[in-house]
Amino acid sequence: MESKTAVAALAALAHESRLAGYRLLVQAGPDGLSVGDLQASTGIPPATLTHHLHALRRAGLIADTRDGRSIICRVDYAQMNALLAFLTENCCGDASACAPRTVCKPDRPTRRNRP
Amino acid sequence: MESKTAVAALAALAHESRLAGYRLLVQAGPDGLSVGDLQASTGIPPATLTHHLHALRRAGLIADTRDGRSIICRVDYAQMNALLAFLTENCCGDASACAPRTVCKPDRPTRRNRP
DNA sequence: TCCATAGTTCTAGAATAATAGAATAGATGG
DNA sequence: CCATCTATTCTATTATTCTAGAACTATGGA
Repeated sequence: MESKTAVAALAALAHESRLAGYRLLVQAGPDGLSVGDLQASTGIPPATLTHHLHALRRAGLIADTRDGRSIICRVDYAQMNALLAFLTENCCGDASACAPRTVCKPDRPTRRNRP
Repeated sequence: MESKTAVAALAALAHESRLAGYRLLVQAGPDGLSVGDLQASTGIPPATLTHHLHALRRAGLIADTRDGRSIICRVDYAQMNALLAFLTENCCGDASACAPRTVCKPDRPTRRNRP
């Protein structure tokens, strides 16, 4: 991962609302959540939520697909792992002693929720 | 870890200069680096570097101790691990399947560099 | 076609963060 | 105790991000 990508990802996460939304998506797993679900969970006004989701998208942390009237957001787990790996890269001068390479390898989305 | 602590830590890392400095410290391990070392590596003017280091300190990501005229900065590995754990907490709805609890357990600082 | 639902874009004022020069403080050696 | 080295604080300017109302677009059902 490039430094600029990591900065963008960290900046995207460095906000109470966005971090909360991202964590909900991480916990939701590969099926993701709709924008409406996120709005219901967080109580953020639609325009503000869109603004925040856009920041997460630009950073490559989440991706979304339309499902009828809803838009389903999902975490990009590869990007999540890459970010964690970047932070801990060569930790203590010896990569093998510290951080693992992969944190999460989620299953495919269920058929119901696949794009 | 509390959400506000995580946001503060992420915000502190969400900057090219600070991220670079933090990663240098992560790789330096428990012995840390002096402010002067960091300045030499990054080329950032002193006042600006202090400003950035202060952000990392406030966020609890690094701590420092004076050693003669120098100030030695070290990563707080517990905080680093807590942040990574917070991001991946209950990942995919099942903590045990995904993220590990601890990433790095560094040795104590060498005697030479201990406070 | 008409309506309700789900999200986005536009906009602009308010708040926060970044940058770095100059002055300052703290430690050590001569 | 003075010069020097190391780093911080003060300050002001510039730049970026946040917030959310209002208007708009897209989808699907009646």
